Amino acid sequence: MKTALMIEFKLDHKSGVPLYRQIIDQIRYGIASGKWKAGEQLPTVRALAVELKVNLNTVSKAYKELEILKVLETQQGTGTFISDVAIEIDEKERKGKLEGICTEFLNAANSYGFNIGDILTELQKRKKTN
Amino acid sequence: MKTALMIEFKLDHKSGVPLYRQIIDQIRYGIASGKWKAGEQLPTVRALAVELKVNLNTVSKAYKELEILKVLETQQGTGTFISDVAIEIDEKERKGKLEGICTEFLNAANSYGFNIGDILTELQKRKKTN
DNA sequence: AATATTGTACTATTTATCTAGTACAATATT
DNA sequence: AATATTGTACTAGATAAATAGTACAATATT
Repeated sequence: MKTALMIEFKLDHKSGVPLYRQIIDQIRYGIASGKWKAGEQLPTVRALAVELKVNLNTVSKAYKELEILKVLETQQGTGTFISDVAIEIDEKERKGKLEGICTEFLNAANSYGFNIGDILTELQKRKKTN
Repeated sequence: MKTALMIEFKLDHKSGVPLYRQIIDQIRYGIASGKWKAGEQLPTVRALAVELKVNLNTVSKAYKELEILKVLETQQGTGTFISDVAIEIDEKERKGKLEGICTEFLNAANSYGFNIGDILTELQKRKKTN
């Protein structure tokens, strides 16, 4: 059995962002940034729950949502692992997700009176400064 | 007294999006699209509540949030009106809002493993097809 | 001044969300 | 086979959000 990854993030109980969502986002970011590799085992729900001082179901909820997203794979009695397809997500699904969040974003921006030109200008500014 | 605007939208009770927020978004969109002009009066909270079959406080809540955003102006006993500054929002505030929603969006996209280049590619595709 | 019309305030109820507690089921280890 | 370890299921409690009910206050109209 491979050793579980060390979790390096912390939870902000005052942010208003649900704890399980903070866990999800930070795992996703860890994968996206290349810090975590396919096949590596995550801490058990109990271990991470203790480390983060939350209920094991809170961790379990995060893991389950990530499993639905094909980011993690779980096996009862064995553990939870970074999915093989987590890094190179199926291109269709990835494209669909990108389209989805863009649509949602554009609708929100539209309700504030911003059009796609405004958005592009702002984002291109950021690309330069990154 | 000017006649109140006719409200042409409908609410979706099944969408999960709060009713007061649907009202807010559709008013914003009506202004952004130029359909509604500065100084025009909106329906009274009671009239719109009846039309949309919701409580008057639900409409009031939407109007109040839009007043905080300087989109609407209300006067007790008189009515609620499209603000003079609703159309040409103060450029600083507009810029700040744009930056804010872009930041929020990029953070969310980042947690899904998308970088700013992915986003720009997708959005530029949309600009062409619009 | 009286009345009607407008938005406001306060409370209550319903609904959804989030987290936790506890018992269970599946797999691995001994 | 027995035990430990892992994830799961179900329930409960607490909190927040959303909507509604009702009474009030300010302005306009007559």
